[in-house]
Amino acid sequence: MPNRPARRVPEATVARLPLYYRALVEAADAKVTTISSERLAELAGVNAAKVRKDLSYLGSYGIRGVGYDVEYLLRQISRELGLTHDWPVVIVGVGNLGHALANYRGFGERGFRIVALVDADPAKVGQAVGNLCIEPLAVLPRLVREHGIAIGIIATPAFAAQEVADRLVDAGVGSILNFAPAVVTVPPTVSMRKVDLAVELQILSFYQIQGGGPPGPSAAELGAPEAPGPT
Amino acid sequence: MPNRPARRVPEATVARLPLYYRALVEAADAKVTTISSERLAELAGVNAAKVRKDLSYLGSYGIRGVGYDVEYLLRQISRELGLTHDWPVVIVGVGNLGHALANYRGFGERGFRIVALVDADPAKVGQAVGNLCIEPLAVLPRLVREHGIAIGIIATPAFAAQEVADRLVDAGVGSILNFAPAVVTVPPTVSMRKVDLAVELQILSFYQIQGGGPPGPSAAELGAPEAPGPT
DNA sequence: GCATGTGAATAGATTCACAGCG
DNA sequence: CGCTGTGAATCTATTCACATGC
Repeated sequence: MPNRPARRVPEATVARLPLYYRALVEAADAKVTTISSERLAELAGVNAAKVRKDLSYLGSYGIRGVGYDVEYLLRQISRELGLTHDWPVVIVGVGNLGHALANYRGFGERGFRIVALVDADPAKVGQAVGNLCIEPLAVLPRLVREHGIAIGIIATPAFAAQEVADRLVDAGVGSILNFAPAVVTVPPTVSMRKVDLAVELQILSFYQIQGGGPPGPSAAELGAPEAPGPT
Repeated sequence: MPNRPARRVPEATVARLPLYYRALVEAADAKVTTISSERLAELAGVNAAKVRKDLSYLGSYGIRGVGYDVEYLLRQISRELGLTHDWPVVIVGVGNLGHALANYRGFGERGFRIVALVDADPAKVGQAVGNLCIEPLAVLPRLVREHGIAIGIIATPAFAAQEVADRLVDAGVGSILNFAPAVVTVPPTVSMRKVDLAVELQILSFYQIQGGGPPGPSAAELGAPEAPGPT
């Protein structure tokens, strides 16, 4: 244990750690053993100063005059992000989106495994999706307990989202990813992130009208060589 | 035309306009004619000071001592977000996710209409999804021209994302929503937003480990009565 | 009187630029 | 000598608090 993991990692930094993680996995796959903040920045699509600042919140994991050891840094970031754990996930709401999420490869790859599907619609309960069977909302507490589920995904229509969130929280889930286009509130002990597809399009629509894209060096500076080999 | 639309709307504000829009639609549906910044804040899941500051960037659309006229404010925000236009959208990559997005209601509701589906896989070309037929990548320029497409959605695997983005840009698309877990760069004239599902889960995983959620009044203050009527 | 609109204060994030060290 | 790590400077966003005007 070479270095204290620093006091508090800023939110913006946390949101970028997964990008560094992905970039480092690519680098490791390409047999790169050492990487500079500049190269890592290119691969992650940010700038080098940010990379160094961000990594400095985790500890002094680099070697001056050289760069970062890819494998070592990867381990540190994995640990920080909790990717050494396995994270069983439940999806609530198996409509279009829930269905796609259930089949989505790319979760499993990083330790997130969909272990249960839940839907309030009695007509859907019992149906199989992939190798899972849709369960009724009522058994949520048991599912959470038995599988040790800590993360729930809400993929219901908007009107059901708050109720589902409440049930997830009651069942003991500590993190929620909400795809429903609704304001959902949870106790401060629970973390929640929102993904709203219509909101994203509306933001694009705004900039489309205003001409040009959002402010800042949206590409230019980042416009460096893309990651090599197949991902 | 009562008021100059103010100089430059901050990025963070732009990202919240869709929330106000949604909240105002709900209020209008509930026959509310006038709304205070405080109530609007509740419905949108933010705080009142932010609402007032944000709206002030658009102009002085409120009435002191009273609040905002719901219909009027709704029109102003719609105009600002370009929701008075119709936005034809193309989805590139019709796998699990692309398929779900193609069928997703909730886009169409706000003027975003999927008018074309494109996939590089010859085996998929020709297949019908909903009332659309999957087209080959080669015809992208024609599709963009004929439908007046300004927004493209990338739902391909990571390795194809940059190439698809380049083709979208070449074809004349001005905005891109990228679901592929890859760094993609576009010219500064094009706006792009990313949605990465694995990244979201990794962020949640971080906070799950750290105990408690992210800093700030993640709920408490926002924990006000949820929107009433069915959404 | 009361809720907006906004300058001023604060907090947070990004960038700069260079000291420090391998 | 080169690249990290980091204080200081800058920029952006949020929050406060109150003058303003209906």
